[in-house]
Amino acid sequence: MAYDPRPVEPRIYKRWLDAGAFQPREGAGAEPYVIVIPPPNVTDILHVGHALNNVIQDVLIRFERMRGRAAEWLPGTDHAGIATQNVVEKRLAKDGKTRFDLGREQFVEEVWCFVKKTGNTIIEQLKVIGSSCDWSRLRFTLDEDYSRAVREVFVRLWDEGLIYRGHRVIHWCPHCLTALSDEEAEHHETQGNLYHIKYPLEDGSGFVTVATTRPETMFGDIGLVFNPKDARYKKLNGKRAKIPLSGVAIPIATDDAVDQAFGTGMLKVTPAHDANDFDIARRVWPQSEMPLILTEDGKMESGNDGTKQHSIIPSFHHSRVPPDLVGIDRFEARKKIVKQLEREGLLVKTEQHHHSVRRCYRCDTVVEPRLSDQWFVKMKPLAERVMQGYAAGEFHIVPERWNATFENWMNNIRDWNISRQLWWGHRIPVFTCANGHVWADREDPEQCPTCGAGVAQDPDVLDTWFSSWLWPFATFGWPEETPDLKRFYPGHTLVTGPDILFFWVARMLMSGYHFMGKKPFTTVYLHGIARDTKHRKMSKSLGNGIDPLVVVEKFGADALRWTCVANTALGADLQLDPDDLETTFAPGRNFANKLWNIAQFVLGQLPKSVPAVDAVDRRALTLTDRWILSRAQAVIREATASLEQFRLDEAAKRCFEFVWNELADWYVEAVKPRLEDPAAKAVLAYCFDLSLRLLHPIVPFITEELWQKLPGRKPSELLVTAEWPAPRPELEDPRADQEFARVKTVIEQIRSIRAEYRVAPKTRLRATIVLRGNDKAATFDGERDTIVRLAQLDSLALDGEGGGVPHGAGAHAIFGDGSEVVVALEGTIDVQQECRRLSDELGRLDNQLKGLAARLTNESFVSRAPQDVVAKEREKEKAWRDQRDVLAGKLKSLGCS
RNA sequence: GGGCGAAUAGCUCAGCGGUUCAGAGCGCCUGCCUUACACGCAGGAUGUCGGGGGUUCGAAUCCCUCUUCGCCCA
Repeated sequence: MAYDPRPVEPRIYKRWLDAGAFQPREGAGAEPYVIVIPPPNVTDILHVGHALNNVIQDVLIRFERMRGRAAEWLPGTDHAGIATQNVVEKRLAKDGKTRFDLGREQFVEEVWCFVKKTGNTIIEQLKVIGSSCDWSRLRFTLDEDYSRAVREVFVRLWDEGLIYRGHRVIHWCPHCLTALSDEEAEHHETQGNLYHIKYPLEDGSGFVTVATTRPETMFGDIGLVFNPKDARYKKLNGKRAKIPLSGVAIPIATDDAVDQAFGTGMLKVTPAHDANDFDIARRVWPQSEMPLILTEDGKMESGNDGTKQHSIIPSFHHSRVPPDLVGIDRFEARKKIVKQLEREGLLVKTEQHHHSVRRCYRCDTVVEPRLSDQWFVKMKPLAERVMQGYAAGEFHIVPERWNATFENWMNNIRDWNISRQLWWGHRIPVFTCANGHVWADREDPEQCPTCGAGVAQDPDVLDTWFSSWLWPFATFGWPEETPDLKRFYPGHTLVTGPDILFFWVARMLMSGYHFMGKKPFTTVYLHGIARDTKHRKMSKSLGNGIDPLVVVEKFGADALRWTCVANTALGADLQLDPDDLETTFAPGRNFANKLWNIAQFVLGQLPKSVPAVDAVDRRALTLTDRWILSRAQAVIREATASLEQFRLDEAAKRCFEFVWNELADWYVEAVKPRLEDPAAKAVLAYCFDLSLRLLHPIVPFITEELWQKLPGRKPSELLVTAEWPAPRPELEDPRADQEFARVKTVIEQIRSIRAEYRVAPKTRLRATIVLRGNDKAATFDGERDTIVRLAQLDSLALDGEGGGVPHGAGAHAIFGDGSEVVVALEGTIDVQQECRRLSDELGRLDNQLKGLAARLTNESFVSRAPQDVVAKEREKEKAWRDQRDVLAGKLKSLGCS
């Protein structure tokens, strides 16, 4: 019967919840270990990226919980201003309504309604994959307490002069109708066109050609500039040119920033729709107006100069956009304009041009640079404090290769546009009165504190990241000095993808240092990104995602977790095939099944009570027992070390190897005839218990299920809170490791010979071991039964027994230092084949010896390589030579030539 | 244009100065329903470790360079 995770997993999860196992241990002895979850959006549904992120966190938190720490994994969700508002607007659109039909108040109520109904979807899904979050401390960024923290932070920054009103070109999403920060406007490489356009000179003396990728912005041009060093245009300086199609005359001037090599070297300056041009305009024509020629939703129309947001009536004094283009979408307009230019003979040429276009990270719309007034945070002082802590090693990033990216961003920090022209979010607590007083307020004021006049609040809301950057302390009650805050700040490990290193991680560091005076966490663990077989990021829009819940249904949460952990080396991307779930997730399922079956066997053998392994008389232990106990110590050491270094894949693979290749393939097979031996039972129980403990963080469900069935379990005991195994140095046994390795080799060699000579599986053979080198008869004598059984022998003779080296036909295998196993194969053996086999082996040895000899006769190797390396090579040479001699003798005695 | 990273078995990836270290999983080949497991057992095959140059007694492993790909930032 194969293991079926479906009935097991929900039952086990409920048991953990009922036991309160995910809440941090109380008591003075328990040192806290804190992870705060990267809060998913309230609109999110679980995808593989979330699964990967949360499984890693869960492995770490379960590991530290078992190590006795007061493990606090704080969960929660993020209100996700743009995303959530978009979702609700889409729902309204189905009824043919817009948010403006409802009005702000009613719309926000509608969003709340939606969030209350569906906002915890992802939280419930996190439970399905086994996340052991402290659900009693679930937070939401729009919670009342949390909102107070956001407001407190805003007011403090305001008071410190770190928030200011900026009049500049920002990234504007014409679909979401809001400003975006630099980080939210993502670069996308695009194949576009570079249009070379003739601007007629006003004096009729000719034309000047300008190259642009965005011809539709030309109506917003306020001038043309060229580099003062550019001889080609010298005589044009001070002249005026006319904007094609509109005929508006604009000046020509020079500016150092112009790249002579780009396009024609003559640059059109559109200050309201290009950040670069804005800077040039301020230098060259500081008094000039900066006309906007696009509406907020990206249509051609002259508006104001950007100082007023959300203007209902454009207040611009004259229209720069020709009437036939007014109201047309910017990309349509581009096509139309190009056609018109062509018709008028003003289009010189169109070149293909590869460049980077910014798109909205929420809706993928091409972002429009747009002059407007927004609230900004001065980032430099915040970043500097972080970099002090960074230089002092107070926190670090793993893997280290992200350091350079992090440093680069922090050292070239740009101010943060925190206003969003949305309705869903934390309303900006800036107030103005009729007399022009402006202030930030912790409370909603009735009247102006300065003059008593009526007040109005800024209509905009804050960037969602302006609330999530407070996550490591606002979730614990800041600005109140709560017991939680004292206990759980600073936290320890922050686990997330590199895609939000700037959005979130860097800013949490800033807020942590600034408001708490301390780093928010010690380690930033940046894991990879889930990609498909074409290396594309998995996403809903590409339709290449894998639904983790489908995986759970088909393979089990443990299998999903196994794939997430075992397939992603530190910081490496996780590549999954959405078209072949079997290949992707079967290994985890198969491993769970293996565990299950080992348990069927082990549990079937063990009585109700099994002695502890340290209560067993050491003299009662066989070589195999001592070997597996020693291997067990190794796996404890290695798996623990790997987890401590965040090498989760190594830990997983090492445990896999122990369970499958050491415990199941060898120990369980070897111990079968000894199942009545109490020592064997003790060893078996110890090793299996230990395997379940070590694997629990990675595959928690099946390990808990099986652990419950182990003898001696009290009903209240849970693996989730059980102790992490500690190595027992007294069980380390290097000699047993070596000797059992010898026994294994004998068995493997005999099996190999059987396969080569196609001996039927049922046929039992006789074999003899001839001892040479360092091998001791006792090694094999003690495990004679094991060898006989696992190699399907009839009998095994040791050196000297039955008259020494056997005569007659047989197959031979020679070991490292010359010992030999001979398998009697009268009637089956083909001398020719045996000769071939042995001389192949001899050839291989000779080659290796040749290499060794070359090294050892190399004067510079002997003199310059470390002595122990040289000594080791010498020993090796001796052993191989012995082996070679035996082989050669064997070939001779067989009459091979 | 600047920075980072990746190129290793048919596929997905480990390994990142010492030679039984050329590995794992999947796939493939050959036997097996050996009373825990065919989601399994046993035995196999497979790679000039992207190209070129250099450092070193010794290089998948360090340095340079080229090619291809990916990401981040201008």
